Amino acid sequence: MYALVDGNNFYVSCERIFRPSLNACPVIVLSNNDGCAIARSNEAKALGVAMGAPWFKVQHLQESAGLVALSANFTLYGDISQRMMTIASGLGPKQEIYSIDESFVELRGVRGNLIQRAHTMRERILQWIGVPTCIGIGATKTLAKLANHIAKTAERKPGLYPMELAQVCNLESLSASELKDVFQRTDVSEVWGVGRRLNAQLKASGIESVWDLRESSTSALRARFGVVMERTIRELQGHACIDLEDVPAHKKEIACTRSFGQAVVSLEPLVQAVSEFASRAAEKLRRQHSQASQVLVFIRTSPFRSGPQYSQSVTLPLLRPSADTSTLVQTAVLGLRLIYQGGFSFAKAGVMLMDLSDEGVEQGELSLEDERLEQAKPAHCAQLMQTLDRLNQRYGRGTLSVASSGITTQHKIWSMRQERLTPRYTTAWADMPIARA
DNA sequence: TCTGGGGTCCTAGGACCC
DNA sequence: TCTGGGGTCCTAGGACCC
Repeated sequence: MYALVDGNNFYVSCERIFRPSLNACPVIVLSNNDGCAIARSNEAKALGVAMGAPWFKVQHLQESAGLVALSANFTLYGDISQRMMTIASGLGPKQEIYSIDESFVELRGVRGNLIQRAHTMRERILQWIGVPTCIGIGATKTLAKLANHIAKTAERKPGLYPMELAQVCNLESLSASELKDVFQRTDVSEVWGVGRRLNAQLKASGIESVWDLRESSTSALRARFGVVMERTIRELQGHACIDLEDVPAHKKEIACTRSFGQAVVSLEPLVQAVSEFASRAAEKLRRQHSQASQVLVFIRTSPFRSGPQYSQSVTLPLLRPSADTSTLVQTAVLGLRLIYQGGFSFAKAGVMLMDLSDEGVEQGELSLEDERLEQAKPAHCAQLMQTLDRLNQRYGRGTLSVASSGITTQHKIWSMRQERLTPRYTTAWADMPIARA
């Protein structure tokens, strides 16, 4: 048995803690550069503001409907999330923090009335933190997610589900006929793992509701859609196939990417941006005590704008795994120089660290020549990085950074090895649509 | 004028090997 | 002219999540 505890309209709820006057207003929180809506209050949803809606398309609702738009404050949301998660963990023996606003809690061995306990937990989070939540309970994680959706929707759209399922919904407490009724009223697209594409294909095969999917032939759907779909159906039937991950796994890749507030038309600001991205990614890398073996850098124009399009990336292998900011920044900037072409208006860039391994794990032998170059590197690099992280943590991001243009030992290594720095692979595409929920 | 920023997993197909 | 079969590894691309 699992519970899913989920903050309602999380970013909006966080903002409302400090601005209670926003409580009955339609409110949205906007992404970086105030680009698009990434959280919506129920009132904003009722106005028809879609998830990911570009601000300039819904801006008119400011005047006509009193829509309030706020710039995101991710540091604040992260802090509130931590407090919420700590309280939610009291619901059962194990917790998996699934996203900034959701956690699964295993309920094995929990005695008493689960619905009552869940209601108590909701009230506690509301009182202590100020964030409204909904809790779904089911035999599997997929069912707990679904129960959570029902708990939210019963509250937001009265009449669709029995009112007693609002805020807390335990599917295990329903009779077979009640369960069938609830599943028949729920669109198949609400199932965890059914996205836009699968939804369309399922609908085309006559599978409309959660009930339809649950009653489908597992083998036939596996043959057509693969093993992920099979797991989803089994989970809907109450057979747990997806375990709780209470120990967060190390990231397998670490990225830092941004859209620019204004189009960038020259190399220099891109160098600045890419240096910053690589440096932030390096901090994340060290936080999980990993090293990267490859650095990917990409730049692209905006697919939403007319005019010449350009999108290019390059992946550069490192001499050996590294978590050193100067190494990573210089490699990223080198990659940028390899793929940069003038004459375009760039809208976005990013750096990804890939092929990660645990800190301190040596991989393979270096050639004599490489060994000689490696020895030129100062031994205090790791210490330097620790100090860098501590200072930035204490005095704020960007207090201290590594200049990408400085001539350092590592830079000399790259220069000497330039002829061996051919990009291993590059990808290019044109007019790729932005994936959106 | 203005359209987010992260991640994961699975599969197909090519390269290569014996 | 005839040209196997099976295994592994790697990568790109598609689909999903919040």
